[in-house]
Amino acid sequence: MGTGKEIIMTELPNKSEVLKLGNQLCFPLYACAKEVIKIYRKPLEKIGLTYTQYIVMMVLWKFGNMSEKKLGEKIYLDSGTLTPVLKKLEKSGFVKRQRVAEDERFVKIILTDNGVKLKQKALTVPQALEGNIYLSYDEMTKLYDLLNKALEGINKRRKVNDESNDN
Amino acid sequence: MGTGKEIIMTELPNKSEVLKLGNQLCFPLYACAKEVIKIYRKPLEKIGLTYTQYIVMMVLWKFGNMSEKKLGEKIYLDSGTLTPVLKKLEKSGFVKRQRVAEDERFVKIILTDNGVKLKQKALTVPQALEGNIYLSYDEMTKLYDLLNKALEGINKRRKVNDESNDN
DNA sequence: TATTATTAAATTGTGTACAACTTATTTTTT
DNA sequence: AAAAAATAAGTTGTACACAATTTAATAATA
Repeated sequence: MGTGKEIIMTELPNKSEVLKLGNQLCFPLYACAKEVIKIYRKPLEKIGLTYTQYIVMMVLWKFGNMSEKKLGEKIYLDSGTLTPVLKKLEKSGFVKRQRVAEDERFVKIILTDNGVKLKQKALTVPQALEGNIYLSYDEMTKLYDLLNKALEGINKRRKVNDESNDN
Repeated sequence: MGTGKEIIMTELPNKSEVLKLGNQLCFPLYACAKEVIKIYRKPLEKIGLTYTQYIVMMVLWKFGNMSEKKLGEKIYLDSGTLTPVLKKLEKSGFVKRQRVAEDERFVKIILTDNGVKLKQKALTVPQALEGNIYLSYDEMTKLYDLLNKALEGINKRRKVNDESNDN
């Protein structure tokens, strides 16, 4: 919590130690995520996006149009959060929301021309990180891998058929 | 986003590469923090806390009573978020909020007897992580260190006189 | 085929999270 | 000491985040 950064182990950790460390991990994870989002806020505001909207747009730019359901699986958000976010993106003119004819339960999220164009403008957003990241490239890579491994673990039971069936 | 986990570098990364990786880092950080908080939700509910309230209580248990200001610095929250959280903790009977006589601007947050007792009950909370963490102890340590280093970097300009002057 | 179960979105209610602003109190300047 | 600046909480408004429920459509089954 805040300080007490050094952890030194000379013996094999038992289950209790592991859980304790896991618990200690929660705070910097929570705080770090929050602070990074804060860094992004201003540059994103300039191009008319919130952080969550930015995440949505990044997925659409990378993987193309998809259903709200699929989108939610990719970014770990349920319809309770996603529906209002998508409605705002629609109001901003970056996406269209369209019921799927073959199965009216699904809503397909479609990038508009403006939504596609926004990708270029968004290229400048990561510059906000400059002067705020004090990790080396190797450290960033390591952090990236560890976070993804942790995420994978959390989703062991959550079957996300990742690339397949593009609803 | 979601996949594309492998990053392989054979040459020295330029600034653009670093920013790009930094940007890629944002999503797993955001998603991982969210998922971990989700894991904690149920066990915390049993002892009558939300995640943010748990963070507050952990700081108070570890460092003792302190002003709202000090608390906010430690957990990266401003009064806009913290004041309502603390009012709820007060209503739940875990803390008292008391103006400081010497400087009426400050509010001191004080653990009640029930607030102190809650620490014992909270010991079972980390067990929620069992079966959800798929990182080795070494990996967790590494992740912990990297997150704290990143946090330190973000706060280079944010002077938190961490342990000192206990307001 | 009629009934039941499942599913994707949408809705509702609670709880953060934060920028911008207000209020009350203390410090600093003049 | 009076005026101005600074500071800690509190307030307001917007935007998630999520559990629980509802609605509408499709699939499964008796």
